[in-house]
Amino acid sequence: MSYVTLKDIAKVAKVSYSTVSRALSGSKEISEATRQRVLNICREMGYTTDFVARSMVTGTTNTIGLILTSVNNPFMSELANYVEQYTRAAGYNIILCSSAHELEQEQQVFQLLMGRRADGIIIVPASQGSYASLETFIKKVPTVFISGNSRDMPVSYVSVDNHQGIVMGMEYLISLGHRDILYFGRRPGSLTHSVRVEGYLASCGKHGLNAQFKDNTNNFTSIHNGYELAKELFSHRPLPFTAIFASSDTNALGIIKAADEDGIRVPEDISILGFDNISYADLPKIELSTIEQPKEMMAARAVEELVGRIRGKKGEPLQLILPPKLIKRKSCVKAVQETASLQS
Amino acid sequence: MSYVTLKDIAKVAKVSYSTVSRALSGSKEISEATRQRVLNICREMGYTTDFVARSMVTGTTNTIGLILTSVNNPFMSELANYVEQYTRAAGYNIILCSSAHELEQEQQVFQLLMGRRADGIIIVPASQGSYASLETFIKKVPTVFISGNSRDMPVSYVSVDNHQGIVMGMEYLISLGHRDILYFGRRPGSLTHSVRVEGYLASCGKHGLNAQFKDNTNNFTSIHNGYELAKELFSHRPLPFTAIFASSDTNALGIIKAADEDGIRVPEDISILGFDNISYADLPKIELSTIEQPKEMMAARAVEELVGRIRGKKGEPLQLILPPKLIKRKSCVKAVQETASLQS
DNA sequence: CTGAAAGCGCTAACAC
DNA sequence: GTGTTAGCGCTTTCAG
Repeated sequence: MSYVTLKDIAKVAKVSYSTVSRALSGSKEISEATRQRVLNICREMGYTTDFVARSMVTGTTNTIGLILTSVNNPFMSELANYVEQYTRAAGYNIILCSSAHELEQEQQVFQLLMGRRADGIIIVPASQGSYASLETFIKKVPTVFISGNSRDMPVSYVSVDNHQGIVMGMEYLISLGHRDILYFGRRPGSLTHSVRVEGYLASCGKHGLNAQFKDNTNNFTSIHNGYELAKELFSHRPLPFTAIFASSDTNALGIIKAADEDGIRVPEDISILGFDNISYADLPKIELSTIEQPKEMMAARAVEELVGRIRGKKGEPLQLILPPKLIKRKSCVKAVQETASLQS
Repeated sequence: MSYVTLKDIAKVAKVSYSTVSRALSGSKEISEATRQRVLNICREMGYTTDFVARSMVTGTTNTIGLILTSVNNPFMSELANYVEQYTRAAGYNIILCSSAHELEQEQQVFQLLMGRRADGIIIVPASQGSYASLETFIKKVPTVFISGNSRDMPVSYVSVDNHQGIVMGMEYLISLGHRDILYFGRRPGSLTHSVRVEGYLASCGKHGLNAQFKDNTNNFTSIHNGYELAKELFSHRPLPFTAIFASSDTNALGIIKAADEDGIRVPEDISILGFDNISYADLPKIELSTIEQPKEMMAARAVEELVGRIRGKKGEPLQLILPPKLIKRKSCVKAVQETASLQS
């Protein structure tokens, strides 16, 4: 049950254990003959390097902590998938943690990760307060934020241009003839979402549209809560809008489900535009039009920056805001005139 | 940048560092006064326990390795989510790895996890050969398999009754009047899948049905490969079946997409039954009928067994085969007589 | 090219 | 109650 150590094999090979260490590490200060002999014995005895012990002396663990607000959410798990890929390519393993959107748990897992001597941390912040709450820790270990929430903070982050994404979506909806567009899922406490709301308001202002909101009182987003919110929304007829801009694809999916149940046809009766472009959006019969967050690029750049910092890169933090992209599928169509006029 | 150690705070507190260790560990052999004093200093100086160092002496890491065949697959990520939840509840962190369905990579990550001194490993095997390939390692670290593939092997595993699941699905389809049922996605090399095929064949035999197959030549399953396979299948008309039993929900989703494109209506023209009950299956407009694998229960029992072994539990390995469940949604309906008779 | 020895930060057994 | 000390398995000088 217990592992074979350097000493064990040194004994068998009749060399000192520093020699064994050299054989293993590919050092040049050793003859090819002894190296082969030692390596063979290692194989025979089933030796595996004890990374815990190595970490003690090298002071590095080749481990990156990934803190998500939730693991059980398509956007997060897609992001996690990309982060895992890129970190692995760079020679790191991931320890996966969740903050459950709670500042306190976030702080706790951050400390845990520090205790485990993670070489660096990638974090999707739990809320607006995350930076302040973690500030002292962030100074001790390279950290990069994903997904905004860090305006004016001296940390590296990569996010998508949320303002621009919403404006893009609004322009599209407006070009389709919609003038009564409801913003679905406004969520106080999240910087990401306040930026999106700003974009919405700006578009409304520019085009002389009335702003309409359906607020999300939870501090997370899911199909289920989108569904429940939508049920409430649909209980008042006639509907005073021809299109819904959902603040996340999961919410959009919930809306579609509620609409199905309530006999509202998408897109014939109302158009729905999402945000995120999770893989669900591309499913047959769903075909959700949406604003894409470039998840792979976000993961790639975040990992690149983090690894750079770990390896000693100095200088200004990377503060990268990536452009979003409009993905046209089938959930948005030209506004139906009669519905629109219903409430004018 | 470097961390505060026990010694550092011992110096400040003017005590020996074993006293500090005692204060931290909640030992009783210390006066309340010094404990408080020490704890305060720890807080002020921002001390975090070095788990790497602790692991060196305790020989335990509170880490569990999770090896999946792929992270980018709904079934796997749902499973991962549950495993993460249950391990966290038991006080362990997860290191997430992928075998990419390759025996060689599987062996590699298994060894890596051993090197990191994971206290235990939960693995979804890459293929039939996994057990044999890992046998020597498995003796060194507590391991539990998820998702079959381990018949007659002296390892703990928890899986679903695949044979029973298929029989259940077939009975349902047959009760709906289908007699021409194609099994979609047969995949050689996977034990799970050969058990399912056995179930299919048994049902066909019992009811005097002709077996029809569409083989999956890849060693993985995805929406995309389901789609491509289905496109081939649909290129020969008329369709010699009224229902398709897909070996996975992802494949079923691909079939639906292809059907959509080719003007085949689901369920009016053909019924589709999936396997797994991934969360996608429950989406509005998709409403895929399927056989559920009890993922949460599988995760829970696997974690329970693993933690038991880690804590020294002896005795026979747990070999648990959970019952599947038929989930009726909207993708299967009564067979249309004319279509069925077309090829009789 | 190889061996001896120090020490990473901590826990735990042993003294006092 | 508190201090001293011996490792845990490894890497890395420093000698030879």
